[in-house]
Amino acid sequence: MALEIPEVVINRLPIYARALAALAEQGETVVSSQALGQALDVTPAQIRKDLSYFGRFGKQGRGYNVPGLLTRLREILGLDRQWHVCVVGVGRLGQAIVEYGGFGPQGFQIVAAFDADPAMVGRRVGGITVRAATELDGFLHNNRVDIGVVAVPAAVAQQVVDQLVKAGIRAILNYAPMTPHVPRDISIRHIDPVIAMQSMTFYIKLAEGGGK
Amino acid sequence: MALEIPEVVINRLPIYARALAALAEQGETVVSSQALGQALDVTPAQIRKDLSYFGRFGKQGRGYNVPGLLTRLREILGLDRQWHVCVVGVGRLGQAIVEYGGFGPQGFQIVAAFDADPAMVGRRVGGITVRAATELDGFLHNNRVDIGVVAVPAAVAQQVVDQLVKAGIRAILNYAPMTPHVPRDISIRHIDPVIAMQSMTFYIKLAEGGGK
DNA sequence: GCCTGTGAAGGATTTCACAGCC
DNA sequence: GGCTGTGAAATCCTTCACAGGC
Repeated sequence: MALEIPEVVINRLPIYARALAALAEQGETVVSSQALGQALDVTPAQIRKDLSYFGRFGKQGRGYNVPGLLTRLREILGLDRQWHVCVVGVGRLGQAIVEYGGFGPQGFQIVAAFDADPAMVGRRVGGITVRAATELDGFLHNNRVDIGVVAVPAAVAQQVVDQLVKAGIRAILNYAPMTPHVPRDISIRHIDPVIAMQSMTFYIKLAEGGGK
Repeated sequence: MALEIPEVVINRLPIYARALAALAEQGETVVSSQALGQALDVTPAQIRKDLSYFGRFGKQGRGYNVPGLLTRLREILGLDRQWHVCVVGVGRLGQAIVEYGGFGPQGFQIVAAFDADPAMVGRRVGGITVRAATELDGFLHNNRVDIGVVAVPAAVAQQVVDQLVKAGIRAILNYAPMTPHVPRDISIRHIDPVIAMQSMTFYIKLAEGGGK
């Protein structure tokens, strides 16, 4: 039943949840699909349709109860629990990820970090001790880890992904500049600022006058 | 004419270009839509259709010339030139961005960085000197800057975006955890690992057995 | 009067399937 | 035989528009 919800819809829910959290912080108790849509540059109909996949959360004539809808969205997305994350690759990028303070408050706890470089192993980064890449399999089998963050060079990203998948990880956040293969039942998202910029340049060019 | 090309298509071109660059590096001179699709988990038909918006680059019976198609894609996307980027916000995240070595080799040159914190101003980060946020307008008017990278707290991201847009920036890479408003003729892409994780948790939950 | 929830319509994107060429 | 380029079909997603409830 929940299986036929379009992935685009799921991808928008965290955005809605974030906006609702901001409204809740400002003390707003009620919001219409119109108002929420205005804040997010999304049509009100889209918000209503998206939410309708999960139930009837609004009140005609009034709109949605802000804390109520926020709670429901967090339940739907599973944001009401703690998730265990491991980071593979503790180079410059991996270090920045481990030290970034934005995951913990959102329920994503970094429980381990791995690196193949012996010089990194044993160092403490952002409060955790870097483990050897060889310990990855063992760790994953002995500890619950929900999401693997891949921050290794492109050349070894596929083998790291394979290792994570084989160990039973169901979700991967990929920072490596390549597109790894994953089985269809594994979620993967890509964080790639260069790729993002490379599509914007097309439009800058276009605006500059189509040609050169 | 180029105006009706779907944005989804444009967003895929950098992925194709990256895969072609990898093939070229391995010395491959020819690739079929089938082989490229296999490497990228994309259907061959989609690749052919996407490319057909821009011309006829392949040869029946053989496929596409790897360096030739790569060159054409780079031209189409504007990756054959240098782009000037400025970074606003040089906190932890902004520093990591400025120090990240992955932009330069792809033609994205970071030409300036700004921060509102007087303690940051004047420091050198990744080879450039941090400027005061108050200098942003002046700098943008006296120098060509193509892309603005926003790495400030959510609370001030909208005003930074407004400032960039008013100064004539046409493309924004947003790292702030909120959705800023931009006029329709401005490109914006969001880099948000938390949001990415928050949609994957839905599917992890689902796989664990729907309920919980 | 205002706003939700939702079938139905419309639009966009993907996939099919095949003619044409190497 | 293999593969592209592409209309047509199929699918997916968004928007419309309105009945129904507050």
